Amino acid sequence: MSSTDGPGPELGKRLGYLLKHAQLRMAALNEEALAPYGTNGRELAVLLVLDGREPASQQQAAHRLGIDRTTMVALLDTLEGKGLVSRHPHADDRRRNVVELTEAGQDTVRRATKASNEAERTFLAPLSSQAAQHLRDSLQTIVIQPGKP
Amino acid sequence: MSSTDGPGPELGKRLGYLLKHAQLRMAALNEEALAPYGTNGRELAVLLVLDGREPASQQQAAHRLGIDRTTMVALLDTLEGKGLVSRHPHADDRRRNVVELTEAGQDTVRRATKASNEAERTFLAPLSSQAAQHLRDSLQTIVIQPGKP
DNA sequence: TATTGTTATACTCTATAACTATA
DNA sequence: TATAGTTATAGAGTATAACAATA
Repeated sequence: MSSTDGPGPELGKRLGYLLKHAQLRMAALNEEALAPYGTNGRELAVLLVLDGREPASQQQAAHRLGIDRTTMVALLDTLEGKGLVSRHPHADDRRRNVVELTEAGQDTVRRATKASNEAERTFLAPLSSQAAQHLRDSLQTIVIQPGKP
Repeated sequence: MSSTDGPGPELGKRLGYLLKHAQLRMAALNEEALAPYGTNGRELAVLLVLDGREPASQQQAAHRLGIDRTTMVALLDTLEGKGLVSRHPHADDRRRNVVELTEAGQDTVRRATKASNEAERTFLAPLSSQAAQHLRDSLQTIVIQPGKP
């Protein structure tokens, strides 16, 4: 169309712009892929953080996810309402809630992860498989150890 | 520390998680780098979209940036209040506002871009320069042509 | 006193709907 | 009628402060 399309040569090279819009696109693809399972990327993240590890308290789960414990409350309210997670008081410390996946939760994780893998494939489609792997690796390198020695 | 740190082996490989947290980190670094110039990454994006091209209407600028025209209003209110952009009615179509960088705006773009470049260098520090270039290229490939043929 | 979960509240970013002035 | 800018409003997503129960 016209010359007013796109971010232009300056902005289109800023990492801030690229990361934001890449994230928006991935989130939209996940949203679409996970809708049939009644969930979304944010909830899947919570389920994944609880999956395959020793049961966690709400605060531990929030910390793993990098969100505040007050934010976790509403997230778990929703997931518990859907029957995907269970909360019950810790035996030794009754201030804590032990949070676990239910069987339905484990099933949802399995199927939603598959759907999300497909969304990731769509996202990465414009890249060679080598470039896609490099992108994954580089993001992991940057995100997993954020400068804290 | 304890085994409750980090996203865990499942979540830590999801592109959604990696992109979101990479974006958060880049945004935080930009925030820090641009604060001395009284601006931030969001405002710099607007300035960059107006810089070095023919003057645009608010709607054109919003479109280039991928945001709604109603969102652009408050953004430009702030930038105009800081004296970085000017608005004046288009000669031929008085419904439109022609938006341009002021001299102060151009100066801010120059200096803020330098500071943001430094923030990008910090962000990319854990990568080899080759890997950093690949990351840039791949993100650009994915973001710039989002599947619309 | 300190910590866990919770609630109330607020702030940021964004969009949709409706208004106005122009076309 | 249609479009550009504006305003009012609402909905995510997030955090901070304060409270109850428990340690």
